[in-house]
Amino acid sequence: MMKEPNERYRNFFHDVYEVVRLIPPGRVSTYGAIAGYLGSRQGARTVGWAMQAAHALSGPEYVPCHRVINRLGVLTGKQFFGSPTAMQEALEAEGVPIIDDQVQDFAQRFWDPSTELQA
DNA sequence: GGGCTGACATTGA
DNA sequence: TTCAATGCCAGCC
Repeated sequence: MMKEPNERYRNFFHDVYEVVRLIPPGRVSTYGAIAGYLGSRQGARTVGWAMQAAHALSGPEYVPCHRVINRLGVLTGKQFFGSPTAMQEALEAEGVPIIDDQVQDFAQRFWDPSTELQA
């Protein structure tokens, strides 16, 4: 189609980065939470794709994609990091205990933008 | 230009 | 209750 880039779809991708960057250390969020915050509950899949793109970013554009996991608290995207344990160690370094690629006390560590940002 | 895939989630049967 | 199908947006073939 090559239609003119609507602000909407550009905003979605960009907003994902903004929200993920707002995730405080020691906390984790989910694809669905971010997608829902952006207005698309089932758009979680796109959020995961955004993470993949965010993985390539660095410096000021860096996005802590290791803090974004699925709603089950499982590090599904750990394989996309340099090492299969890089994501786990990154979270543990922030004080998030992980056992068997699973975040412990996930409900307690969960960071919901719709709630924390009160938006 | 059109269609398939993908770090998920929700809904329907 | 569990399994299967659908939806989302962007990138790649």
